[in-house]
Amino acid sequence: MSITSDILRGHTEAIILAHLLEQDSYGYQINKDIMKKTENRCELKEATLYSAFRRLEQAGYIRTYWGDETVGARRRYYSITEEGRRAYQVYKREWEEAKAAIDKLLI
Amino acid sequence: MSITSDILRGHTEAIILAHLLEQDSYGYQINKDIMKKTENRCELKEATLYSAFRRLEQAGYIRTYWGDETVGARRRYYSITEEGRRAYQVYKREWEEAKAAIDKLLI
DNA sequence: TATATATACCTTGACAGACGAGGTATCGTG
DNA sequence: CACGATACCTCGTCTGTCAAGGTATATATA
Repeated sequence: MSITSDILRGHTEAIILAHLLEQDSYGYQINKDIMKKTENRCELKEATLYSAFRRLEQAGYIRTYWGDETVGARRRYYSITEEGRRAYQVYKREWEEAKAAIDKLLI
Repeated sequence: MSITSDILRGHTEAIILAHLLEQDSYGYQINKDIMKKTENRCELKEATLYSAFRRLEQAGYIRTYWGDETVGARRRYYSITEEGRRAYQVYKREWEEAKAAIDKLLI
């Protein structure tokens, strides 16, 4: 069973930031990683991913640069900023709170 | 800190059904209960609540009837159906899976 | 050589759920 | 009689998701 987008909604940015905390990465790879980590239960669709990248960049939470691949398709890498790290901590705490609240409500 | 609507999004129906599992209730009361249970962290706005009621009723998960209050404002009560109980179990399992998945993704 | 698949990026427009802002009516209290 | 609490409701807007479409490169296969 896969997780519906409405449940995932609101967590995309946190999920992306979490990945970039570990290491710089690029869209296609991030997408793959998410599916792998969750055994194909979560899939952020490409369009969703890219619109999240735009928001994160506009907010100053990530920076981007082009990879220097000499072969294969070019890659646009993303790296998390200091502001992004702080934002992640907020996202993370929000998630913990939401989790506790929903757990209380769903008996 | 209150929980953003995007995080709650997708759980409204499950939260309502969970309440109706305990006992029949009406909009205003359900709203109050949710805030109380979560120490004012979650608040489903009225418009949100009522649109969720419509969806749940259309899906056959709840039934409604008017209370027989002789004093005070009339109340529209909601009760969960058998189908609603089954749907709740699905929502609940989805939540458990989503929780596990997001916990894996947010380090 | 042609074609398919995987990698890698991107945009547009539509959809659906949340909610702000507005409305109605009843009752108790100062 | 004004006001706050209780109780219901609708309309229109906003925002994140995603289906559907596009581009280009490299490799394997027929």
